[in-house]
Amino acid sequence: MTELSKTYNPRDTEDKWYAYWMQSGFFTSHPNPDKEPYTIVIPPPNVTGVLHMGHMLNNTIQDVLIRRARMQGKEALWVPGTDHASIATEAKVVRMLREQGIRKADLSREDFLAKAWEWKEKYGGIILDQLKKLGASCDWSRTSFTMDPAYYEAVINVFIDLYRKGHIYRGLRMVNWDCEAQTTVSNEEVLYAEGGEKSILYSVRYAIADSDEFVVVATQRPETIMGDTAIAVNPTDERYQHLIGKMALVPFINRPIPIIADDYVDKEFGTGCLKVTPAHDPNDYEIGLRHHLPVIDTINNDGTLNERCEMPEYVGKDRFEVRKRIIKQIKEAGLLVDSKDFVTRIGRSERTNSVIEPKLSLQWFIRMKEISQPALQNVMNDNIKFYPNKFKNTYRNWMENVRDWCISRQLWWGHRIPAYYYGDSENDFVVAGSLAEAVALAQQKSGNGQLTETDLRQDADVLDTWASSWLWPIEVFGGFAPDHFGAENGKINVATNADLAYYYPTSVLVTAPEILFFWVARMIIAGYEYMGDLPFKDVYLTGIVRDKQGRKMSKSLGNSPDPLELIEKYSADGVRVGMLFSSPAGNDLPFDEKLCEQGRNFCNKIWNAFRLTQGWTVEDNDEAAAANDTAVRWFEAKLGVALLELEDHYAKYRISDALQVLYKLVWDDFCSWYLEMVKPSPTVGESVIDRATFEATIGFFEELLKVLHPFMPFITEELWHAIRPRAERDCLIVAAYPQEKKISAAQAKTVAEGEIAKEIVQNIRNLRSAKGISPKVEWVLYIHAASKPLYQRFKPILRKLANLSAISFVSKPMDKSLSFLVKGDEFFIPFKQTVNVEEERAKIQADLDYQRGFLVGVMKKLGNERFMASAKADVVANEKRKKDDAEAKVKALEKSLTALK
RNA sequence: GGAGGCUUAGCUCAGCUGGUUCAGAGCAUCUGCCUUACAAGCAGAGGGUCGGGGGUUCGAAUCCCUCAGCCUCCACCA
Repeated sequence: MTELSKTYNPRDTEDKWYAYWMQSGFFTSHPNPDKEPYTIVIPPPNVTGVLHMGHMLNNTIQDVLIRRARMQGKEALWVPGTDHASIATEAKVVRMLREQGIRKADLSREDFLAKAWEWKEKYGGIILDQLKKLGASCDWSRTSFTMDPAYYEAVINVFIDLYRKGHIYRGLRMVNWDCEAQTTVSNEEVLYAEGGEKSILYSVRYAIADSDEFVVVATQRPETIMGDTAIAVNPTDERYQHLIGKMALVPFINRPIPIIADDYVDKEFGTGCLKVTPAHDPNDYEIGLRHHLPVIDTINNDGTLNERCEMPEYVGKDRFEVRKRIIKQIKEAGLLVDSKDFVTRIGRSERTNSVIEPKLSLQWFIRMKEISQPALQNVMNDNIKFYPNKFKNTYRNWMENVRDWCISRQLWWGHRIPAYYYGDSENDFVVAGSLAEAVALAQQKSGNGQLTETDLRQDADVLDTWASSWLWPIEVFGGFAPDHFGAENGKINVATNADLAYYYPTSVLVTAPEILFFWVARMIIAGYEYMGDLPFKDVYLTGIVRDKQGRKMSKSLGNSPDPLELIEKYSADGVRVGMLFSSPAGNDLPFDEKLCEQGRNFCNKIWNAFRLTQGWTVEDNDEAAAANDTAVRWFEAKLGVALLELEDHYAKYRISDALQVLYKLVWDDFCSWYLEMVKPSPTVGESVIDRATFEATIGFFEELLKVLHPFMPFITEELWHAIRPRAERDCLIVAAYPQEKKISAAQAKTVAEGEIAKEIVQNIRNLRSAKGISPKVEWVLYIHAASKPLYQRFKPILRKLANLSAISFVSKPMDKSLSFLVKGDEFFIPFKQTVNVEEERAKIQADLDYQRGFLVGVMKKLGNERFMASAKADVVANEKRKKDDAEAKVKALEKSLTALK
């Protein structure tokens, strides 16, 4: 063997093994009736996205789960892909075009889409290549995209199906309008500045018709005055009782509007009079519906005022421009009563940062109440489990108050709504899968047999991105292909799709809680609607990756490290381990590069343990084997215990805890204890180890590599091949995962004995440290114990680890020595240097005091009738054991104290 | 306004139905070590009245009430 570097070098290893795995087809999966499927569909990142820390965390967890399942002999499939992300992608393409001096408005829809596709082909999916660096073992041959032709068709077919079932309707709704992007944006895409934004609250006087009276209303948006169709007051407001039913006049245009009473009005706010502008405020719209008010829409899609404002000088002017001018005009007319600074929440578009206008428009909606029922029930009854469970409540709260889902977006990049208009009336449309079909339907609906293709206009809008990604767990398996999609009953014909029948429902979904509603809930809804079954059994919700100051990592803050640089610096395995060190499910992950450093150090630790074993010369030696036997059996038991803990953590998706178990098992139990127990003494010349111990050690190492592999795929695969010659396809990635076994009584005893041995060693090391004696100085240990076998068994280990030249038993306590107590047995080390008697006595006295106090507490409990009566038997038995232990210790300490006199 | 959650060592967090050394882990800190696998390391040590107060109980970090602080989601503030 050539000289091994002192540290693990990931550079060559990572690319080498990733390529080998790919080439060997270890990532690909096909339905296999002999194996249990284990399926994960990736939460598809935006096709334009680049890898950020959230992806790292998320995908590392998925890779851990999928690699473990694969090793457990399951048919493991991790389906990768990307989301077309209509808003984000369109915004990016628009910006790119603008940089080239091209305006979207100057392009036809077809030309724009051509550019968008071109861009997608060139830059899209970079993120998937980045995932490979992380080690993600996805079946890349199944990479899906939400706008693949078949997927596109699936989305359209589902729209048609839902429409025909009556779940989709077209309705007038107040939507968030982005005047700059000229699109509606969902509530989720509207951002509010922290602490609100500064604005001015104007108090404006409205005259009362046919009287000298007037009312004063408070408004932040005087530019909407011309759209007012009422003034509302609280019905219980005594100040305005006499005005209810009268007419007020809109300033300047003098349109009479009624003064109405509505509970919505807050008497305390402003003047208690609310101007009602149904076209430009959601609450006003609601009031308008209640009072049958007309709706006067005075603002164009681009944010300028239109002729309905009845003030020609403002037509075509931007709303903010108008605000300034009309306030001036109001002031000049003496109608301004007051204006004061006011902090309010102003919504801004996530994409363009322009102020969102509430706007009435005809949109497409999915009626949610009915189709979401199974999704609610099956989470509440735990058919689908959330990890952590606390999100169940949040989910219920949302689902019980679910609102209809506005699925139309005024964009081009996406799935175009398959509705065709043939007339000017609101109802002159049909929904169809093709233009030809639309013509036929339109002829039928209109009764006009002369209608042709050129008479039809397809809806210009596309669907909300989530209205495609909610089909992800079904459509990545081609679930909605026309021949599998039974339109009659709306359920998919599983029998004709082997993939779907085998892989669906998937095993677990790993995603961020932020999209619990947008995506997770809707996938569940679609799952029950189309498969009649849940899309996944478990939902693991990760935390949000934050920086050290607790801020969310974001591109705009620039506080997110570049994951690829981290990988470069700390290795993929190091970063994976670092990410998982501190990320319990559902808890935020306060990210610190130190964690990656720790991950890297862990790699080195493993690497060096390997180096140690490589330096050994193996020879047959029964005597040495016998001496090492205790150590081997101890670690074997320890490994068994750890495997049980590991499985328990996995079962509960406590991935961090699972990693912690392995970290400690490897670093402490294997390296610090086991290897130190068995490693040849540092004598001159070769390090010779007996064959039995060597084989056992390599065997342990292999077991450790297996359980570590899901977390650290690269270094473990490298060592798997370095530690023993392997056949061509004998790779760790497909090696059989260790099966956890029950711990036998003998093993439990061995572990307990090991703890005692460790305690003895630690006591001795502590004494050396306290006395300033080098570990190199050999000591002699005398043991005063009732039972000797344990110490006989551990003799070689104790000698080696505590550097003892001899161990003997004595029949009575020794004086003039250092002493300590473990489980009631006494240990003595003759110490030539003057022992500070006072110091020793004080130490023993302190220990004695503690033990006596402890004993008093235990006795109190045991003497308490009510405790004895109500406590469980094992608790009582335990207390008795504690009493015996403490009594023995007290006795021994008392003796030592006397001996010191 | 509605819902949910959190508060345990300097930091990040475990602590399952109240009762084994239950007051823990990792990191950080301190002390001593270039010991032949590893200084990206080894050995050892210190550190918390479990947010405050009250209650239930033989017994509370754990259950209940209350106060304070923090966080998330939903709705929404003319």
